[in-house]
Amino acid sequence: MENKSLNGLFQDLLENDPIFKNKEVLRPSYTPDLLLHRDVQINNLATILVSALRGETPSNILIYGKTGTGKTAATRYVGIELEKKSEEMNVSCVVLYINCEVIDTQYRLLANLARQFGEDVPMTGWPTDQVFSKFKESIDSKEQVIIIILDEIDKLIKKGDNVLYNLSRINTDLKKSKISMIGVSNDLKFTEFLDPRVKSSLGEEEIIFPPYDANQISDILRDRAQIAYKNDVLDDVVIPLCAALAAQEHGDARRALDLLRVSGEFAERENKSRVEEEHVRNAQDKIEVDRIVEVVRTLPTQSKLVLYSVIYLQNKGYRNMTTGQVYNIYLKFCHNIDTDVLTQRRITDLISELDMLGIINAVVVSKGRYGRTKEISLSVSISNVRKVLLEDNRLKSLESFNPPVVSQAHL
DNA sequence: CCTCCACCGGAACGTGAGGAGT
DNA sequence: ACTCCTCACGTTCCGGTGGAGG
Repeated sequence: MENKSLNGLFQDLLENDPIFKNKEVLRPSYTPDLLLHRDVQINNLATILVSALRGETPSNILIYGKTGTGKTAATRYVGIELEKKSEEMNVSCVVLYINCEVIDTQYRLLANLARQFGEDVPMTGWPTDQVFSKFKESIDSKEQVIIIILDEIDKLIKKGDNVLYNLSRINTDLKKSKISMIGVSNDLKFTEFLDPRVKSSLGEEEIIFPPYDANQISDILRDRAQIAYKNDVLDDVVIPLCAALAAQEHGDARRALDLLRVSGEFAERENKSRVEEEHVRNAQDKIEVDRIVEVVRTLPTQSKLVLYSVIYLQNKGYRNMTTGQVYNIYLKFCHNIDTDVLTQRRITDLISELDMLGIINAVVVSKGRYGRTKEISLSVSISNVRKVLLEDNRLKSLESFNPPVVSQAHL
C-alpha cells in the first residue's frame, strides 16, 4: 500500500516536468559545441597550437580572465578539436587537462601526469624526482607532442613554483617527444609572484579573455536555453534579466547560467509552466544567500564571534556601531565561552575582512571630539546569518547569553 | 584656529604547523 | 629522521588623523 503511494508520488513528479528538456547543459561542467563570442581567443589559441600538428613544439601560453569568461571551456574545446585533427592526420598529439585546484602539489601533479601515461605511481611514498624521471621516460618512448593544460594555475604558485620551473625546462631532456604548456589563471597579476625564468618561458604567448557584456551573455543564454528548456516556457524578460544581473557581476557567464537554471527550478517547484521575472528575482536572492551562508559557515571562530557581536548589537537596535562597541561585546562573548581573546588591533583586521567579504559594511568616519572609528553595520539579513553562526558548537551557548551594552553618552 | 578623542593601520616581530630538502 | 623555510595568524608599539567643541 505504502509502496504504491510512494511510486505514485515519484511518478507524479517525473511526469510533471513541463519546463526542462535537459538541465545538464546549464551546469558549469558542460562544454558546449559552439562557444559564442570567443572566436578571437579560440582562433588565437588554434594559431599557436597548430604547430603541434606539424610535429613542432607550440609556444607555451598563458591565459587570463576572470571567472565565467569562458577560459576553461574555450581551452578544452580547442584541445578536443586538436586531438581530433591529429588523429585524422595520424600525428601523435596528446592534450592533458589538469585542474590545479584539486591537484595542488608538485608530487600529485607529476604523479597524475605519469599515471595518464599508464605508469603505476603510488599516491604517496616515492621521491618526487623519481616520479619526474618516470614521467619523462614514459613520454619519451615515442615521438609525440604533448600539451598540458594547467587550469587554475595560480593555485599552484602558492605552493612553490618549482614544478613549473621543472616542467618548463623539460624539453631539453626529451629526445623524441615535445611538451608545451597552457596555463589558465583567474588572477591577472599572478605572474608577479613568478620566478622570472618561469615567467618568460611560460608566458611566450598571452591570451586575455575579457568579461562578456550583457548582450553577449544574452546570446549565450538563448543558445543554451534552446537545449535546456522546452519551447516557449521562458518569459521574454527572463533571459535579458539574467544577463543584466550577471553582467553586473563582472560579466560572469557561469553566474548567468546558474541564474537561468535556478529560476527554472523555482518555477518547477511552484508547478508553473512558465518561468517569469519573479522566479529570476527569487533565484538571484537565493544564490546570494547561499553564497553568504557558505562564507559565514566556513569563517574561523574568531571572525564568527566578531560577526555575532555585530548581530547582537544590531538586534539591540544599534544602527552604526563603532569598533569599540563591537570589541566590548566581543570581549564578553569570549569570556562567556572561554576562548582566546584577541587584541583590538586584530579585531580591526577581522572587521575589514568581513567587510571585504560583503557581510558587513565598515566605513571609517570621524566623529570629531569623539574620535575616529569605523562605522559598522550588517549588510545581509540577520536571521540567516545568526542561524548559521549558532550552528557552530562553540557559539551555541551564546544564544541565551544577554550581556548589557555599555551605553555611550554621545549616541 | 587649535585640541584632543578613539580609533586607524603600518611595521616589525613571535609562534607553531606543515612542506621541502637532505 | 632531521633541519630549514615558509606562511598564516597574532601581538606590540606607535605615529597619524578628521572634525566637534572649545
